[in-house]
Amino acid sequence: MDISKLNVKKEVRIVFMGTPEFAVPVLQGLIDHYNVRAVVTQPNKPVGRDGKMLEPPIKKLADKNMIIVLQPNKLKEEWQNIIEFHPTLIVTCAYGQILPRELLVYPEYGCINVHASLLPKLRGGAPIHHAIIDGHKKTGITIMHMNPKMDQGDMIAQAEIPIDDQDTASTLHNKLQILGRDLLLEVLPSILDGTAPRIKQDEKEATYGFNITRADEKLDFSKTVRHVYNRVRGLNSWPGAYARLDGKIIKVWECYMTDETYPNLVDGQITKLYPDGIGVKVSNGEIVFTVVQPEGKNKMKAIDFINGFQNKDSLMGKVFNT
RNA sequence: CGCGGAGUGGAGCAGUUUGGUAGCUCGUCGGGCUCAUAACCCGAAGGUCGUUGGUUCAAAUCCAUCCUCCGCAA
Repeated sequence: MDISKLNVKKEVRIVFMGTPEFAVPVLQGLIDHYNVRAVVTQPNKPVGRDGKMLEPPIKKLADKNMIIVLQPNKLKEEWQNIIEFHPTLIVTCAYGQILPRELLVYPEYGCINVHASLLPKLRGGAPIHHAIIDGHKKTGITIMHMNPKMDQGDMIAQAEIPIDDQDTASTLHNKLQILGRDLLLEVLPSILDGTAPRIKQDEKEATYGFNITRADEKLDFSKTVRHVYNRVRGLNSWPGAYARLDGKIIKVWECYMTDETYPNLVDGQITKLYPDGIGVKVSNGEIVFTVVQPEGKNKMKAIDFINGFQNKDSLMGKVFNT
């Protein structure tokens, strides 16, 4: 820690806005090095079957550090409460609401966002999932100025990481949240002293990765093995990809590809039972499910799923569909 | 009171409708066969059937209660 940073800590009043687990290391990094005056996060929401009210992870971290937390239902109507903290910098990371113009123009150093993709690729709410589902070989973090349009502001800095073939949305998420924290802390000094660049996004290159819908979770066995494989790992460990067997939902949590081909079988048909899983015919090959979850049940190894059948041969010939 | 599924040896399940000796596929341990194996053969250990109460000569099974887990919907 050098003296210049200590000076910075005195003069910057940061309001942080974020909600999910992804934003936690980012906020922690800010707390460690800067003066975070207030934290804004989404209201507690009823979750699950019991409708329990759950606090966003960011609220827990803020509480632990005794930082004031605001949870406006509609930022559009309650932005004044944030102005009262007189932020000189607003940092957002996966907050979940659009910032009204009044907030965007208020802070002296602006409103900057930590986004989990290499913009202009994968704008939107689920860039990590889509990076894997779409088969990208790399992704990263973009630190950017915010404007009224989602993820379209001028860029300040980027850091990229390769997407490993074994990566899941979960492992990639964990890598990116650390990368996001580190890149933010790295570029903040330049933002505060005015030397940070403003790079326009190339609209022609823009792609989107919107929030995952139910339709995104379906496995399509008429696509390629690579497509199916990417979808399974791109939706692990949340919310999970699924297919149906005998009309019942089976989530597929883990799988691998083989070199086998079965030109005479129907897409989605069970090819054979492996010692570690269930082989399924896909348009141009075969996928072996190794970890599955039938509806109403817990996640289990595919081999356990098979063992539950009194007559394993009855599985042969069955077809996974959607 | 949103809809639904489920709690049975270490794992996944059957058995519950029609109460009457705890079963299947695996795993584990021991032994055998084999150059060898995720193969095969023989044997063994391991379960107060989620909780509490009720009905009954008798409850995994019927009734009530509570707890826990999960899929869907929001």
